[in-house]
Amino acid sequence: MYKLFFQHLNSKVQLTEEEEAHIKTYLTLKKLRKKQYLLQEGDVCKAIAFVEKGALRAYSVDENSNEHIIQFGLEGWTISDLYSFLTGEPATYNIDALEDSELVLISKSAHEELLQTMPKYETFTRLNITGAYLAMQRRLTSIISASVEERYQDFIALYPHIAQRVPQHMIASYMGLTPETLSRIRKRISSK
Amino acid sequence: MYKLFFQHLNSKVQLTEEEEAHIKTYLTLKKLRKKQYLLQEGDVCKAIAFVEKGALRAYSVDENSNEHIIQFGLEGWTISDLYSFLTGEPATYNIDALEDSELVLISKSAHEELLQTMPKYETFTRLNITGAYLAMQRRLTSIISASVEERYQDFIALYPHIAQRVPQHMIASYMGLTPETLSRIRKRISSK
DNA sequence: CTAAAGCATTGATTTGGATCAATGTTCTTT
DNA sequence: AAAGAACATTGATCCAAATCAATGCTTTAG
Repeated sequence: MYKLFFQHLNSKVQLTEEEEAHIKTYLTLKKLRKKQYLLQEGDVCKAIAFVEKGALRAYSVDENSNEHIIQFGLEGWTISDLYSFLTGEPATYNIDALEDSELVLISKSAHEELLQTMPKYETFTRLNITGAYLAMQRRLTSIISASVEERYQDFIALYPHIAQRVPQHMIASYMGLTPETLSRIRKRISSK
Repeated sequence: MYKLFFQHLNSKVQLTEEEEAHIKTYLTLKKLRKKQYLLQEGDVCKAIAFVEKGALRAYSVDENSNEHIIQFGLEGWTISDLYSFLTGEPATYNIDALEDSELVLISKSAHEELLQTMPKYETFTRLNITGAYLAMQRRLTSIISASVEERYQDFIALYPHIAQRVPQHMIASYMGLTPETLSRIRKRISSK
């Protein structure tokens, strides 16, 4: 339990045993069965979730009730509706489990207290959000400037483990495409 | 000079006079004439730029030499190729001035030293990148799920000052559209 | 073990935005 | 103030992806 979480933490800021133990008192565990929600649109996002095991997705639903996947969260990733978490506004995203999953939750108050009292936690948070920012910028750049075919190839190259575990129509959704289009893209690629 | 920069800094983390003075020793000023480059693709991004005055853009150029605007930077915003800045890899973006501009530059070594020695600077950095992350997530969500028409209306509502100062074809580029398409969208909207 | 649900593929058609091209308009620069 | 450059608009055509629809395949639940 918490193993992966602390592995990550330690890879960014070296912690003593005591520090680990101290942080641990702020964390809670949560198991989620496949298809269960971690967060529903309209609710306030009460915690940031670190994925110890399993896979989740964050998605929004538009007026035609099409789902649009904003983010996947596999082992080692963090998932939340950060805007809702930070502001207390109702969430605009849904988050649910694509597989049975185990999460490490950090509540708002835990997060704030750790930020205030543990410089290393703040550093960890800063590095985390920086990584997330860079990943999203890469995604945005490729949406704006690359062809759909390239984008799919890049996705596969960058996240092969996601492509293996997640149904294809969700990858289509993540890319902003219909499942039919992605199917045809794949065909086109494989016939080369 | 540095006025807006410290205003921003102070709005996020309250600084003493001494702290301000200390930080000031790490900063440099730079003026840029319209059309001048702050950064060219291939060079390493040596500094983060805070815009005191003026307007800049970061953009990438694809294989067909189409420009794609990644980000605008107006007064109070920070602009850089963050990936290049942090890793030392060659930049993939170009940054140039849309108007005569005044920048506050923070070099890599200054940034690192301030992070190490001034907790408040780290907090400022964390809050900044968090804000940038949230802004980009909003943009990405709207690209994936909204119609082009909505996206334009949202852009105008969110960044009216940009729309006023920047040529329309650059807004088209920022939205991933051709100038012709944006022109027609505007026509459609105004005829309602 | 079987029915049903979920998923991927393929085809036909439609559509929104790109591209190509021309014209008018508004800034810049001298 | 004039000339040129940069920019915006409009029209015609083309194309990539969406939509609508049907079929087979695979996973899941009872």
